[in-house]
Amino acid sequence: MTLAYAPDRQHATPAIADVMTRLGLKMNFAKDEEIFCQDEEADLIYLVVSGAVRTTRLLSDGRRQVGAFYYPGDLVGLETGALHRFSAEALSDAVLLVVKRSSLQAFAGDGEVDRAIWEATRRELERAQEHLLVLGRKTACEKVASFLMDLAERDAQAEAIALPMGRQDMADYLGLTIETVSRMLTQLQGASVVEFDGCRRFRVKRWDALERLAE
Amino acid sequence: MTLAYAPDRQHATPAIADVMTRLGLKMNFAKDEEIFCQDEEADLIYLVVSGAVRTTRLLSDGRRQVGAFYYPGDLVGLETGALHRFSAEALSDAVLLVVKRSSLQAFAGDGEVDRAIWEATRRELERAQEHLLVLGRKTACEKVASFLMDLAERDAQAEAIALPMGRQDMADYLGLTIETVSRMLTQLQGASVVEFDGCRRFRVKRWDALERLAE
DNA sequence: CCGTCGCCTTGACCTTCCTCAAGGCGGCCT
DNA sequence: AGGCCGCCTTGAGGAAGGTCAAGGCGACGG
Repeated sequence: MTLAYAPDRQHATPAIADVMTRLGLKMNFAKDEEIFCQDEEADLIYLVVSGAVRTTRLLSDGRRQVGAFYYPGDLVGLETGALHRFSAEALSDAVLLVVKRSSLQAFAGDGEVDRAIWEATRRELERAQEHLLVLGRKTACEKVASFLMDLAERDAQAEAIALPMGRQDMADYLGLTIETVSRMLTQLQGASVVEFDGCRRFRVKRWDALERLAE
Repeated sequence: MTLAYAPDRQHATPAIADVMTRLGLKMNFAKDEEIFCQDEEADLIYLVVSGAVRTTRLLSDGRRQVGAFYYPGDLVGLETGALHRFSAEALSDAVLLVVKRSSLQAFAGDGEVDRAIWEATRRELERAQEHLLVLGRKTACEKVASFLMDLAERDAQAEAIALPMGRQDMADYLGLTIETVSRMLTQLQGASVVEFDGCRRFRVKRWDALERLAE
């Protein structure tokens, strides 16, 4: 997977990527391995190099909310004050660069690093707010459609788009059950809006229809 | 209403409040008057002096999501890059102090103002993430209970707590309908968890039960 | 003091989504 | 290659919450 710079996304700016490459410790995580934990002290920042990451939050009875998914080039671990409010786990085997916040602070004089972190946090907030609208006011079908749209826009020119997460992760991201997600995917396929090739890979057949369904 | 400083809330730090008082323009808004608009350029920051504010986002067919409520001492207008992603309206007649972002930037050398804005944005993110969990994974009853809890914690020592918003605003904040909100309030009252004195004022009767219901 | 208007509550019914259960499909290991 | 296991899909039935409709209550103005 390439690490192309897409300024309108969560991507770290080159400044951060550069500093993290120099200062960062490269770490490997296995599928479903925990990267950091809810209520743990939050003094590390992570840059996804390969693989993908999800952040999750648990209710006492086991209900789970996925906060976001992160892909190569994304910064993880910003979503926080002193303590992490979410856990983070690897969606698949993943490589991350890890840096202490304080090390990055040492570059504070270099305003560019500061500004880059600020920008990333701001985008994180915007993403969360978009997510609020989806969770609060969209139907199951619209939720799934807008999820597929987001993924498809992420690499728009790609022929086939990979789903790096399983149905349970999608469901917990969208506030649905896996059965409902599955049914909606079947429905979207039946309407020839998307086409699946196996359960982890799809193509958008009718972009306009998908856009309309996503509201 | 007082403007007491509560550091664990959205409150502007004294530094910001001070600067805004010196530089800010005092503006009055009538109930339901628009403060800023979705997709409008976002170059102003607002400090609530009195009254209350809601931020909202509309879907094309009129469905509405309320992003957050803001009270005296809160900063509004941070939730954004170049353009506002939410509109903001006065919940009731309100007084706000308004400052240009660029004017605040002029105080950037004064790191304290910077840091205060950063802190406020960080808290805004945390609040949005808490909201995600509520919208995605809680039942109607839990949503309403946690909403009342939040309000009650905001002025914990108060005998009776005022609801500054109507049922429609609560519903659009929680991803419910007004009817469901109303039924859940009736239910919580029936269980002697809270007690309403009119529809805009309540007291918590059994704090532990409320906490448990809010999950 | 009475009437009107807006907001809130309540009830009956219906839709959407969840729950529970069974079966299919594909990947992986032996 | 065969079998096992995890994940996904599909179906039937049920529950939570939405919709539609009627009525109550309080604020405000005449």
